[in-house]
Amino acid sequence: MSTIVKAFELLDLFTDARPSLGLSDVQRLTSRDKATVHRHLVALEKVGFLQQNPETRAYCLGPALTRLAGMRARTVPEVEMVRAVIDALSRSAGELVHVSRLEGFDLVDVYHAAQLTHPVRVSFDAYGLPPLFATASGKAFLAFSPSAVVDAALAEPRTWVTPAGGPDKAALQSELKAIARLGYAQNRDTLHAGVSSIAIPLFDAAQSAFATCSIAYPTARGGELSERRFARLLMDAGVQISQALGGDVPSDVQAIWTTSRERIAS
Amino acid sequence: MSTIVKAFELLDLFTDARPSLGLSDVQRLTSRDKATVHRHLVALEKVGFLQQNPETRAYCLGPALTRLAGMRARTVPEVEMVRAVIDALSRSAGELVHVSRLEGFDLVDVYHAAQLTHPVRVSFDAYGLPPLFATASGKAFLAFSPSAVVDAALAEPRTWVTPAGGPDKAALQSELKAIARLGYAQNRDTLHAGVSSIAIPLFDAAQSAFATCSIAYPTARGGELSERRFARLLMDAGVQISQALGGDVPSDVQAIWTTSRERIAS
DNA sequence: TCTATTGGTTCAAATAGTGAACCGACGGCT
DNA sequence: AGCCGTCGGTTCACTATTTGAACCAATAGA
Repeated sequence: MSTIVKAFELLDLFTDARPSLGLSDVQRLTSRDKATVHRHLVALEKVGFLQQNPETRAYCLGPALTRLAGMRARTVPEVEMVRAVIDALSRSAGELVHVSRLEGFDLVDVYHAAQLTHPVRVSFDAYGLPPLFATASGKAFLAFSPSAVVDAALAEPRTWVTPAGGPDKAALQSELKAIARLGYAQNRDTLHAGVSSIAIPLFDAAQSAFATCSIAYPTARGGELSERRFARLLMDAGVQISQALGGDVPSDVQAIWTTSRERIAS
Repeated sequence: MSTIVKAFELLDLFTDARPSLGLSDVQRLTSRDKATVHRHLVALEKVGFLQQNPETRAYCLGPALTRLAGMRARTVPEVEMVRAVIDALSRSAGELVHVSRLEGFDLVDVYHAAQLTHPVRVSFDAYGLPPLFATASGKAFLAFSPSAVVDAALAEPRTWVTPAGGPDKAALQSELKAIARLGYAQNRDTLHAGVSSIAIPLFDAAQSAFATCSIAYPTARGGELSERRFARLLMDAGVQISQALGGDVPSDVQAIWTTSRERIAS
């Protein structure tokens, strides 16, 4: 194993639970030799990835991380940030995966990845944006937003007619509650006949929902099993994507996702 | 030199000017062997410090940086404490704001926040730390430190040549006196042409200066009015930040800041 | 005082890093 | 076609860096 990877593993030891670690702590956690650990720590401190408290001699994450993350936020386009994980997600699911972010009251495409494995695929039309309450992504977003946002979205003068007619406020409210409990939203033939999708919200640094990730698939290829799998894949990736975009998933949502995944797995 | 340092030096090549680099680019910039560079890049990608675009095969800064920086912001107590107030300060000023603390005779970055509101921004280079007498922060620190500290700092064998030449002890002494009267320090194109900054000292529990807070901005965007505003913003935040770091501003300094703010307001 | 921690250092032995040469692919030019 | 330069990436013998048992000095508790 390269020493780079070994050194990086040390950084991963610094978590919310234990933000600062002494030499012996790290030695125990890695079960590597103390001398090795020490040199790694010193090197990491030298490059600013760690910083040592001169009094306690304990190490914690260093300023270079803040600096480089800022550089990344400025220079790496959003698309690049999500591309890798979305591509992987699309490969696992074998279906179309989108990431969209909220602009005004629209969810606009940031990146999407499709697989060619199936002859029948859901194709993506970037135009004619439907209102938030008509898509799985929109509902996933609304379900994890403050009620003021939901009210504002419903007050939007956009007209849209789904096969089931316009939005029914009461029904929508209860659906959003259900989504918030479940951790993900689902649409089945709601917007276009034959097309279904499952979506989760993504969260920014302020832990507010600001974007969504969804898997779209032909309803015919859905079925209980596939849909549970898609939901699990999305909730697996949710934290990763949010973090790649510089955000953070609130712990209560993480808890919902964890229990939801377990329920699916069983 | 340890391979850890070598590898992490690669990360520093990714700047605003060139956010993504190919293997050959990195090879040229480092003048290391291509095989070495390649293995380093692959290792860094493996741990998420870089990510590679599968089409162009170019590398850019990776998601692990964002993740770890978030962890640092949450868990490193010092950072957590100043983060909120610095973010607000950066938003009000619309410029880069740093908090640095003294380590030995260097001011090292604790936290910094930049705004994206201006296309031209002062970007921050954490390495190649200049000596105390060359920066606004350093002068703010020295001006509020006992003369013994000033003498020790000047006795440091560090050489540094500003556009104006090396330090002139007599001139520096009188400048520090002026800063102590004014409450804040200012640099205009001293260290880098086109870059100015304004700084105040921060005080620890013993009411000694131990850190600094500064606003850096393109000189072109300075001007009498902006600079007065920046100084006022800093002096407004000075007590708050010192207290957030567990310190306390001496009452005489508080008095200086109060009168200085009033003079600016009028 | 004795013992068990802590962070940190030393040096021979072993492992991991190095780099010149090489590969296939791509793109521009004649 | 054919040639040339450059691209990203790989190979493998050589060697320098990393490794870890043993060792310090300092601190804390029994």
